[in-house]
Amino acid sequence: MSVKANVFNPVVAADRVDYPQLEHTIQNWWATHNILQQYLHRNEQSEKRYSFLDGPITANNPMGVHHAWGRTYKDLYQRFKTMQGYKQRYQNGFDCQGLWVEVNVEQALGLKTKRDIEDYGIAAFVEKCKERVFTFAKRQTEQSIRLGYWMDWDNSYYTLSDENNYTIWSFLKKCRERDLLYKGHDVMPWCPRCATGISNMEMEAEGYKELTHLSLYVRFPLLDRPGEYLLAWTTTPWTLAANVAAAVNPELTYAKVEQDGEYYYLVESLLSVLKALKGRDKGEYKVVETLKGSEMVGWKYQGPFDELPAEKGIVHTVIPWKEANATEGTGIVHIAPGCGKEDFGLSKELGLPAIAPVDEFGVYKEGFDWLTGKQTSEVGPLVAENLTKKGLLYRPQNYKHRYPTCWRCKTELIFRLVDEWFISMDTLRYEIMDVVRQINWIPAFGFDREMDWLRNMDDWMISKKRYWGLALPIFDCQQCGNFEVIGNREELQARAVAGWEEFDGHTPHRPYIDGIKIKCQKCGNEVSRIKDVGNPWLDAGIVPYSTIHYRTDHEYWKQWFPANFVTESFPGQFRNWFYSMLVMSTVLEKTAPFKTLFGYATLMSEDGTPMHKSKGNMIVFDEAAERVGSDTMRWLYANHTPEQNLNFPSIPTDKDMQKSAESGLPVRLSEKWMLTRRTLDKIWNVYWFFVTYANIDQFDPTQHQLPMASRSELDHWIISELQQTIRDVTSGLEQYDTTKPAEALQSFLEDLSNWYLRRSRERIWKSQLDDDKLAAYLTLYECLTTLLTMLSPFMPFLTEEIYQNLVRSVDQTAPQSIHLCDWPQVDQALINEQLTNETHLVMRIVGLGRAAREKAQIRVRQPLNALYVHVPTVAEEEALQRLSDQVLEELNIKHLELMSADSAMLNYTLRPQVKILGPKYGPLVQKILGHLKGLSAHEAQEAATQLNSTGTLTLTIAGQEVSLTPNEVEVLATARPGFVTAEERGYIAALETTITPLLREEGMVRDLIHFIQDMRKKAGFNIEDHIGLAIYTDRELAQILQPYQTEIMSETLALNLLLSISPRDFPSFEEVYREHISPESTKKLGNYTIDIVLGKNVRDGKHV
RNA sequence: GGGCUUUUAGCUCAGGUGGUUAGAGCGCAGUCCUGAUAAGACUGAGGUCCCUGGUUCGAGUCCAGGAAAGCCCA
Repeated sequence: MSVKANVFNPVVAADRVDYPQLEHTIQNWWATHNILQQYLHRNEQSEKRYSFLDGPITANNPMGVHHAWGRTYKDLYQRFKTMQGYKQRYQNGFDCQGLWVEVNVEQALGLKTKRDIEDYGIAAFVEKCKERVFTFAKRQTEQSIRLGYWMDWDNSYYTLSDENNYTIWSFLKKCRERDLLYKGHDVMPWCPRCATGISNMEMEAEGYKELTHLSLYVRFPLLDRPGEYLLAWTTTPWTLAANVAAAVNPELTYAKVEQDGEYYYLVESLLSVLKALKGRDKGEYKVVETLKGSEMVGWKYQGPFDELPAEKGIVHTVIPWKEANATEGTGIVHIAPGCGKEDFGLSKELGLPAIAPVDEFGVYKEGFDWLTGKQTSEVGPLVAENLTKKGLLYRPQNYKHRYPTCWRCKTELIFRLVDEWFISMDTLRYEIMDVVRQINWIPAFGFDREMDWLRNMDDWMISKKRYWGLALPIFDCQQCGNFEVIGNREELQARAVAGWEEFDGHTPHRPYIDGIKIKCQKCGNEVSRIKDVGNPWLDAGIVPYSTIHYRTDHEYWKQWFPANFVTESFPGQFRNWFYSMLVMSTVLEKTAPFKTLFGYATLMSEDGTPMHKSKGNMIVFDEAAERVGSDTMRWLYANHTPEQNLNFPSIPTDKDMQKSAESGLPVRLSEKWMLTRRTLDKIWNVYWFFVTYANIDQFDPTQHQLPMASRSELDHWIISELQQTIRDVTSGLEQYDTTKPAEALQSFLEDLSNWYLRRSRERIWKSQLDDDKLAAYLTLYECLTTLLTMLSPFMPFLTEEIYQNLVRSVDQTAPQSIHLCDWPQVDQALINEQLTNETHLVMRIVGLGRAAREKAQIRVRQPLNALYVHVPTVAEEEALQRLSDQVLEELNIKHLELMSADSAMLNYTLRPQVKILGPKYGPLVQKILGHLKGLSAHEAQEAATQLNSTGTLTLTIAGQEVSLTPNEVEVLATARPGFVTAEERGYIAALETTITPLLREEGMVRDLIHFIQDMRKKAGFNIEDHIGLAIYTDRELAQILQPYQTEIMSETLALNLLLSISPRDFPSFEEVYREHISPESTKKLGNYTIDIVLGKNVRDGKHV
């Protein structure tokens, strides 16, 4: 045999593939060949545009595996659209500004308070924030590239950019013009550590914690009723110093209760609290009177801290409040308008004074005597002590409840009266709702969630009393109360009367912008910018405008706006990114900023619990990529139902990695990962198979062509399946679904490897490269390469690796990378549904045949004479006859016989078609069903025969004559007992189980061949190696084997065969491997004893 | 308290417009096949489709009420 170069590079077996390693190799190859740049520009001249808008990733930490989930979708759809020829922008975004960055920088610098920051210097601090953002943007870019995420990385947008900030300015100016912007006094959730308000949007679920606080039952002495008290309850003792009123529900019934000679008022339905609180110091109680809450309204009482200067002149009254409930506490609610949201609302309604007791750090201000200078968080017990001294404490009680904490630093929030800036939602919310209706929400319930949020959204607080963020362009005149909004840099310059020189040359950030003063248009006073920075969701919300030059190149903007597609994890984003984009786009253009929104759920750890850095179950992206591989991870994501949480399987441990390094084998993955990895392995196996045999045959796909007409039915079938797969994958992806396409691809792969390849083995195994073998190679090649093309957006690395070997190595005119290929087009003409059905019929009958063999306990290697088959329709009989070869080969049976309708092997039963009978007979249908069910086996057989022969079955049901047609009642064949059969809904396979001596011999020969094949492998021969073979046995078996010598030799690639009954006969080859088979060994050949010897064959003095 | 989601096999999940034998994968048990070997095929066991009522000839599917879990908001 002459030694020719291989057509393809030889391929290692699937279990030797180190995917992460392979991914690195591909990555480098892409880099050296500039593939990404070619990809980004390949559709530059295209008329078709696809506008993807990336939700900016917070550039504050390295990426986790949860980011990889979203980025897989982002990459996949953009790749899909690229292959379809759409021009795109491929712009990635980084979210840069905001408190989260500040918090991390503070930690890094060891700063604890805002005062520390100011001492450190705002300019230096802001610089550090910028540095941090750029550091992590770089890191995240590297990580994304490792995922195979292809973006125009040099063109990423940063929300800290001047353009982004100034576009927000123009938005705010428009808000001002529409009178949507106002300075509000409101009670806000407030973080005393960060010294800033927390907007509603930021009160994340994670922010709520199960906490235990000291709650107090306090008695308020009634002024005109000596010895009588209101019994009020609070979970925030620190707010008692700001009490101005007590609220009762006017609708509810309250009770006056006598206890230890004193009288308490509380809601009747909560008298149980007295019982629960009855301790050593409290006696029995009894109700002396009941009254409506409304009757108590207007009563005056002595406040708990009337001695404090801040409380001076406050008249404490009982007020009505419908929301006062009787589910916990006492039904009497302590009201401190400076410390609670509802309280503040009531105070506005009823004209009550509001006392704001604490400063921005949660420390009591002047006027609170001994409390002044103390933290709200530390005063609980002190207040209790003080009240006890004054005789006002009824009882303390520890109370567990969900309490909000700061979403960044976890400090418990307080509620505090502040000045902040708001965008009014009064009318805007309805405009936004109209915009929401224009959007395609996937999943559909996203629409409901967004609408719900919009209905309930309070005015949007956009200011933050911090340092690193958008400089709100609001100039609030302290003299006349007028405020103005500056819409851009030029306007600022024009209006500036001071500070421009210091600012010029800097980005629009603090502190340089703080020095600018403008002249108030109303009163001429010099006005400074408010010190606040903007809510960071403004930064992200503007990107549908700022990233495509809304202000500077309106034509360009129009070409790319609105985005076709955005996607993010939806928990949270309905009130964050989605919301802020909707608000801003509604104000700016009254239109939707994107057409389709695709949301996915949350990534959890393997056991379904949330991943947290602190819990130690967080999986960093890089480790997952290096241990299981990016392609595998991506395939996991693509297969998962997006609206459901994804439990990310645990990755191999350090120990696993070490073991793998020691053994030199790829690391073993867990069961759960293997579920995903198996698909990649299977692709590899098919690839391996093709390359191995194509090399043996020197098959070069570019050198051959064969029209479909000259190919086999099997070829037609798999090509038809391929076309259907293209159709299904394409339409699935077009609807932003990855799961159905992934399933379709997988199922095609199953068909290809489990049936097509299996059935084609014989064709490829033949020695000569005839048309049939060519057809098999060409068909397999076409299927494999098309499958790879479709898989390339899912698993960009693996598909590239295979493409390079399979396509590029033989065709230098093909696109340089699989990612520069076109998306495959469906060829309708090649779809043959009939063939699909027929092939499935063959598979089904083969399955039944195997089942029958199993029942008979006859393994497939033992040939049998006949299989009797029954199928329900004539068309299927015809098809089966045509395709019988496939069935017989698979089952190792010599003849296939169809069982006719009157076969002695068959029985019949009736199967009513309810879907047809129901509409026709209505209520009678249940009676007909009952009747048919009630028939005995014999009666059923009779009825079936009648229906078969006459075409109708006439019954009398409830005195009514009913004629049923074969359409309405299907006659189903079943197997008669006594044959070895398997059946399934009218399909029956029966086995002739007689094993003649000849069949037994044939079975033994097949066993023998199988043993020799096994030995070849053990001896280390290559698939195409020829061997020498010697068999030593007794006379009887030798005689049996005699006629099969040629078959044995050709099946085992033996160049010669020594069949001998004498161990003294020596073979002409050099012995390599030997096995002894006897009734005692694990391998058995009947009762015979046999020695098999394999050797390297020597001919003409050289090894062949 | 309100909104959204989920509840189907041991586990993870499929089950257009209602149709009488509810599926898949994994796991389990057993068998087969194999030069794809961490693969593949077959068979089997395993279900009160969360509960209750209703609509209907017929409900896993539609309606109402309820329960549990998750998320969001008060």
